[in-house]
Amino acid sequence: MELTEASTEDRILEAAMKVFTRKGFAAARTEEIAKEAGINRALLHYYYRDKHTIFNLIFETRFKEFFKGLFVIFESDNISLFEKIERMVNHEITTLIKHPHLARFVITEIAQQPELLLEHGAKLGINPRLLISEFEKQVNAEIKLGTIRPIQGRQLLINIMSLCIYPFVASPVIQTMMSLQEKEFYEMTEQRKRLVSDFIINSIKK
Amino acid sequence: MELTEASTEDRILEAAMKVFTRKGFAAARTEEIAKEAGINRALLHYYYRDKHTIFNLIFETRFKEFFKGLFVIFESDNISLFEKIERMVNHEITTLIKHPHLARFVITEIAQQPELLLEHGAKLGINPRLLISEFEKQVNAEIKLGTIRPIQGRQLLINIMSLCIYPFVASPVIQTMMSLQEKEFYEMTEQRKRLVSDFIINSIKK
DNA sequence: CATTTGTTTAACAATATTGTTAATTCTATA
DNA sequence: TATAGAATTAACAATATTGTTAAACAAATG
Repeated sequence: MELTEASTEDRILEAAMKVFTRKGFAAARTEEIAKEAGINRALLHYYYRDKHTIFNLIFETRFKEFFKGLFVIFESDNISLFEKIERMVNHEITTLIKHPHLARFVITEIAQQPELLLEHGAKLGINPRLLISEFEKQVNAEIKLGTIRPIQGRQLLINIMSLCIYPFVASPVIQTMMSLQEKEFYEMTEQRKRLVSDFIINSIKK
Repeated sequence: MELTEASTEDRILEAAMKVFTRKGFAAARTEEIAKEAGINRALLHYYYRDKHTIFNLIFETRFKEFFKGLFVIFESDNISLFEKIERMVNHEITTLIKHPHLARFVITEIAQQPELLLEHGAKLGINPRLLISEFEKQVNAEIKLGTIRPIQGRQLLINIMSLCIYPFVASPVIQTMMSLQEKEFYEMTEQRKRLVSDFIINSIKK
């Protein structure tokens, strides 16, 4: 039984995904995308108007992957703070293991074209501020109960994200400095699913 | 008493510092650097051979700033682990408040040209692996003494770096999502000098 | 003040990158 | 199998970006 090979149109998208994600918009060359897809550069303009058109498709996909990861957790209501943190961490690290360049790509592109965040953010159908303030309420409630040490919700949130995301953003630096092969780096991040949860909970639990 | 205005040569470097740091090599335009320096683009080639020449000067400076921050702490021997962590965190966040784009610039450029890390790393005169293994020894000693919970030194190190560096790398995302003005973001990071130290130490202390 | 030296620019040249067109090949199907 | 339509390419055109040159200008120096 044969695998139906991907259409040219899709192969271009896949290739663009790879090249844009590892190089960013400015450094990506349409020539490289074409080569990666095994086609002529002209064909790329045949299916998609221009570089920007493809980039927007790619960015939209990546953008959703990245932020869905952040938000999917908040949706689940009636869950204890600790449980929520564990799920968040697990979900986030799992996503980033699958797409190791995702975070760096999204962040650096937004840094260069901040309007991307507002444009694509609107389509997301989610209000970050609302979610954040919900989270803050839950944190404050736990503090009042005396189950956790005092901390601002937003700072806790930043800590969680930092611990999950940074290792992937800085992976080229970390891998070199710690002499980690691809596989060792993977194992190290795999470990972090538990380690980071524990680290955070140990820190805030009274 | 007048301020001696900077020489053209220096103005070009300053301008290049700004433009390269916020855009990265690929997206930076020599035209923009020239404009920022208030000169003609040709003059930029008069003082510096080409775009790469200037970039290398800038990158070297930024690279040192970034890694010096990481290493300066390790040098201080005979200091308790907790003390060391506090100094590391304080030094790192202080540096990044001064140069908010530093980390993102260095990391993304290394991600695109990994050879930069080895080239410039050699000039640094420091052996990261040695420093890291020293740190691991100290962590293991504390674990054996029972003063801290068990954790791999390298994972602890990654946690420390993550908590310090990530907020700056992701600042455009964080600022927008949390609706923070420049000043509020600054205050938030300023708070983190203490908050992060405490967060880490609370987490590992038995 | 004539001359030399270094600074600056405008105009040009070269290269790199993107985008378009017209001709060719392939595929389905009448 | 002739043909319409889509897929593909080579060649070309346009644009963007970088790099060079020769000439103008300014400052120092004899």
